Amino acid sequence: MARPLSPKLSLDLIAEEALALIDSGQPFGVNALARRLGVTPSSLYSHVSGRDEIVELVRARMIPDVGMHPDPTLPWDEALQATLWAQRRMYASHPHAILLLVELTITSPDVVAFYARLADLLTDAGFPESDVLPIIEMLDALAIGFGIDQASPSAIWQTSDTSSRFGRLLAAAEQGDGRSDHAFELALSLLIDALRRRLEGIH
Amino acid sequence: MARPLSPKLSLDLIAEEALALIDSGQPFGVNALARRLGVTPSSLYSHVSGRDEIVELVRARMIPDVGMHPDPTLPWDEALQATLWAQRRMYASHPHAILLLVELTITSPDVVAFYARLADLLTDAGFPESDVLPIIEMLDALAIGFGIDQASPSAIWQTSDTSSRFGRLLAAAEQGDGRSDHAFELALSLLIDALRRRLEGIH
DNA sequence: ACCTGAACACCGTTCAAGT
DNA sequence: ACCTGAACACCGTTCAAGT
Repeated sequence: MARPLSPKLSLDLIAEEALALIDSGQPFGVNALARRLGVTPSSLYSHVSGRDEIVELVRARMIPDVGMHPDPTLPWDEALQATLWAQRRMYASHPHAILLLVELTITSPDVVAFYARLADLLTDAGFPESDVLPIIEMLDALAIGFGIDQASPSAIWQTSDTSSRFGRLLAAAEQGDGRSDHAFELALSLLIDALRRRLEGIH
Repeated sequence: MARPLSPKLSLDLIAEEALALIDSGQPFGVNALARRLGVTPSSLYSHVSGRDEIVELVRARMIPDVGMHPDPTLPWDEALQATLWAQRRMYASHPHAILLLVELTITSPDVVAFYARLADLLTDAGFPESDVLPIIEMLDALAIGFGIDQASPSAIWQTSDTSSRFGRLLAAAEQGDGRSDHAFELALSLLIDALRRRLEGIH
């Protein structure tokens, strides 16, 4: 029972099951993945160079979700807003993926293509070349920061202190997705507003 | 040679050496830390409940750095800017710490106190109560996002494509700290500007 | 080409034993 | 109270062997 007549594994299968494992909330690992695939851990190394490549496969599989790519027919600010919300929905669907993705350099062409479209959007909107990359990095930082916020245990801050202003704020605050969504909405409207003003200042 | 006359370990020593290990760039772990301390891994469990508590000790040790706490004598926008830059400098000094910190709930009273001061700053500035926590979360997301940006390998995006606009932007971009600092500066000025405008709109 | 099974050098944690 | 050393159930990866 060494080599089967038809392969038991494929890159697609590996990526799919890896994402399923991640979404299940159990810790991601080569061994756990192999177990799910009904295969020995070492079998995976016939298809993949190791753990990192599996994570890259997962990243590539997450991106093509609906609505990620900016719509070029929309005004830049609306297109930007829609894209960032789509990105947020993506991270929301796979909250446990983000910490895995964040420590690897992005190599998937699909993902690079996404950022390239974002760059085109900003350039076409009229932002100077020197602004484009910093803005993208800023948006990326925000998306990652909020993505992690969503992945974190529901309470970021844990305190029994209800006497201070902050303690009372925490006690009165929304919990879970609502809290995080609210903050994201505020951040997005503030930033796009600021970008709009910056663009007006230029022209 | 079981129990020594004077203890070989202490919480302070553990935290100090843990941070040193993290800053060295080597992967953080209980075993590696014990090796550095000249001690058996199991010895650590006489002082600490496990890996997570060690990470919390590190967090508490990182915060009291100079300039972190907002200065109440300054105008709110200047105090906010100074605090966020201080926070950024902190993450810059310990780039490898952030991914460890990010997955644990904050329990250290010192750290909670820092966020409490931030809440006071915003309330005193005149922001409505319902704004304060979302704004703090937004700032936190930004700090974390940029912190991770700094911890990442110098190139976030890796592409050989120099024909597209994005490819050329990447090729022409600053490298390393300068790139990240530039984006952070832009983000901060945009956000504080937007906050200032929001405050004016309220009063 | 593709899988298995044994092996390797690691993890984090527990626990009896020693002083 | 505080450390050691052995043990446990895990990691990710390599490699010879099998078809």
